[in-house]
Amino acid sequence: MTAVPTAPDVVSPTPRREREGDLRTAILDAARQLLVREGYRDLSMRDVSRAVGCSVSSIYLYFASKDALVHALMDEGFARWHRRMTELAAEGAGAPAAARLEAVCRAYIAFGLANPEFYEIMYMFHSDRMARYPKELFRRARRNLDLMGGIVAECRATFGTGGGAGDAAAVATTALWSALHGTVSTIIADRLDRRLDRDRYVEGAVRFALAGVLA
Amino acid sequence: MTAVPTAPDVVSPTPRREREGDLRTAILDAARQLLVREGYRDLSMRDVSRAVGCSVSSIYLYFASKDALVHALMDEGFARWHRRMTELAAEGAGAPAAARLEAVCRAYIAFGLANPEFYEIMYMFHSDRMARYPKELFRRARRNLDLMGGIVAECRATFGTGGGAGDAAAVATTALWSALHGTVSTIIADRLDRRLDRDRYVEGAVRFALAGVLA
Amino acid sequence: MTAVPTAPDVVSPTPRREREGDLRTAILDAARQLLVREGYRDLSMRDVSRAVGCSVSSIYLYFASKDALVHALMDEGFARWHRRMTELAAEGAGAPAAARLEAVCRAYIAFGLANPEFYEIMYMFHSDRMARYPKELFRRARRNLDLMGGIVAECRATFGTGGGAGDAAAVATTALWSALHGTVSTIIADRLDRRLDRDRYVEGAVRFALAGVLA
Amino acid sequence: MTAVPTAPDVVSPTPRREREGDLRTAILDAARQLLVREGYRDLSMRDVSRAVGCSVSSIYLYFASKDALVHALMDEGFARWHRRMTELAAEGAGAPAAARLEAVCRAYIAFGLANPEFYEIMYMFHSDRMARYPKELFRRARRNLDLMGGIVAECRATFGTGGGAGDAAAVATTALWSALHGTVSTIIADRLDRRLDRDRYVEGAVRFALAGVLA
DNA sequence: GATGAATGAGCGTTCATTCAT
DNA sequence: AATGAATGAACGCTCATTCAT
Repeated sequence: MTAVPTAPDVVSPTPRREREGDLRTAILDAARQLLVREGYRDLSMRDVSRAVGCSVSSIYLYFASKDALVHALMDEGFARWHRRMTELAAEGAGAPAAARLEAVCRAYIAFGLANPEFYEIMYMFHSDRMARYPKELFRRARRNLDLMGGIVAECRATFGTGGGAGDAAAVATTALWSALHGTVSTIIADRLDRRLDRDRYVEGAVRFALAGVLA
Repeated sequence: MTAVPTAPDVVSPTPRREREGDLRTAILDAARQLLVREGYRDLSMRDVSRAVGCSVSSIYLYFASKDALVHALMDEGFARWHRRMTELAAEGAGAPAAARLEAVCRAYIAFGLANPEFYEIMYMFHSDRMARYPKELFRRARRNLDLMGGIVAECRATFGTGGGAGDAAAVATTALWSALHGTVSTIIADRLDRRLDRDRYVEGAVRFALAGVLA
Repeated sequence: MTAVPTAPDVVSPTPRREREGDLRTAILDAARQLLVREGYRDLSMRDVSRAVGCSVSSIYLYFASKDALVHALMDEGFARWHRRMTELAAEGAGAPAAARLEAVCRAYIAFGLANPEFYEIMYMFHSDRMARYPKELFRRARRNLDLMGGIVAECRATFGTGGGAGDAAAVATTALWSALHGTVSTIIADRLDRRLDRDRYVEGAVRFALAGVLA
Repeated sequence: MTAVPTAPDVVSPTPRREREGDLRTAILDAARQLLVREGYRDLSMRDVSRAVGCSVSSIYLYFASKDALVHALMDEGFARWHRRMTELAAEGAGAPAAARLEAVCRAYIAFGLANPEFYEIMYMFHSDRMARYPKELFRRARRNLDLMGGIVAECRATFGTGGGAGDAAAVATTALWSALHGTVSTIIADRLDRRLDRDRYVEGAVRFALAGVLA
């Protein structure tokens, strides 16, 4: 024991804070914020309920399990990124492929950095460490990648790099995504050399990626 | 996410007395395998002891804490990669910078794929989810990156891309590393599209990376 | 010192469902008995849960920590003694100071012997072996002592022993309390010479104490 | 984990500090100091061995168990106090009984305050909380009390208080000892009101005790 | 729709003790 | 005489989950 800043002696009931909107949404919001702060394992249902101001068991009214809650969060993340890509496509309609590709690259990194909580659960979890991730969600993730693949293919067609084996475009797309992912995850995981300016680094990474695709 | 029921006994409990070699090594081996399968938070000292076939408290004979055990693992990983880079430097002495760069890129990916346990420990952990990683280890990690940076600088000098701001070379190096890291982590995290051939993808990623540096 | 094999099941596990009344009270009851039998350090939450017939985690539903549980016990003890003193004051209203002092002395010893569990918790713990005892409780303990001090002062005034330094009354009160405490703790700790009759000893101690105050 | 001041990563062998004299004594010395700092339960063989600079198992060469070690400490304590009383008897030879009684009272309190570690293990342990305390030791403790009893009897004879039942002297002696014990243990357990001066309190307690005996 | 009470399994860690050398 | 390696049991505490109301 030995003189420790004592915690409150009594286990007092959490003062049910007033909550706006429906509970399901409030839970998702709280969980999202906590998830990035704590990581999957350190996120506890207790924490979520405390943040929301409801009982722990109420969470189970909306989500069958902690895993299900996290899956819902991933789902939301993929949907958001999909929405962003759709916007992008609308904005860039008519522009040259290379310009659209650059826009997508920038947007991808920006999305990741602006939503680290989503990014981490979308892309940085070990897939075999989660309970069977619903197929449907995987399909949604892949759909996003395919959108990017379309632009890459256009670029390659434009620049005459279209040759090579049948899956050359797919390989290029995945290589591009990997590079972007490497960039985002390096920053999010806080592994970027402190001596480097973040914006300059992002700029460099984008140019690096574009060069890779167009080579 | 709560140990999805995969093959449950890849690390089967060594039956107590049949353990060859010293316990410390056995612990490190078991911990390394478990760490990558379970992640930091899900790795438990009990799991390790079970896998090794010793008591929990025996682990504390060799490692002061769970953190210390993981740090030892990271340490070993960085040392291995450093050794590999040193070999590479010896082999490539006299060769043109571009060739040496390509060799390093291939070696990096190969190392990651051959030692996924180490790789994940070294590069895929959230640094802030772990106790302060000892400075000395950070230095060792940076030293490895700097070796890569030297070659990048040579390449840029050779190809006349040496201009730009003072940290242009550092940015390029980090961008390169991020791309390689993205490639390795995509495969390790099992997020590579199954329709893609892994070797072709790696080949593409290497070319992609080189193009980025030399552009 | 490692649970010397006495009768092992004085606190026999209440068979789960037969527990009468609320769990919080049951926990306090069990803890009180165990605490005096085992001492603070040897009291374990597991022991308590076993004695109560509930799970360990259930205890944490009512008490935030082991310290909190012990504090609640102390609190209860001081409150009980305070109640007793208040009764005493009511009963003795109008009686001469010396008579009231004697009554308090007898009551103190009687309280200690009748509630050894409480007594030990209240007065025989090493305060620095416990987490900071909440100030409020300390105040309550002091308040009890001050009640005794009031009567001592009256006695001294009556008998003309009121001289001496400003804190003479406080010193006398504490000396009195120490003597009473020594008496109670000697018996409770089972250190009273077996050849002595307990009641005669208590009688002697009371006269001893009164003589000390009135001298 | 979350950013904690990391303990050393490696379990380094304790640098076997040079030790003077024989190991048994060194162990006793270390244990005595630690015992009062930590209390019985928090005293660990590991701690002792570390303080002494020997291996844990070496302690078992000299003491069969942790209990045996503590018993040896108690033994030493009673012997010391016995020695002190013998000295006192020699010094006071020929002096009046009351003077010798006062000297013993003062010496008792002084001994307790000067050797809190001994005092606590001698008198403040719960006897049923220790493994069977060797009878021989109990006899030694009683012998000390009897020495005090002799002086009390002389006093009572001198002052004509010798009447009463056959065990009146024994009762008086125990009451006296209880009062002294109450005084010492109050101070040692750090329960003395901070507003009181310690020396004045001790003085008051001594006078209180003498008055009790002589009444 | 929402809750409070309850639980079993598990966590990282410490400890007294044993035993072969 | 002394040690290092090893262990089983225990500790305080947290967690996801269930269920009666």
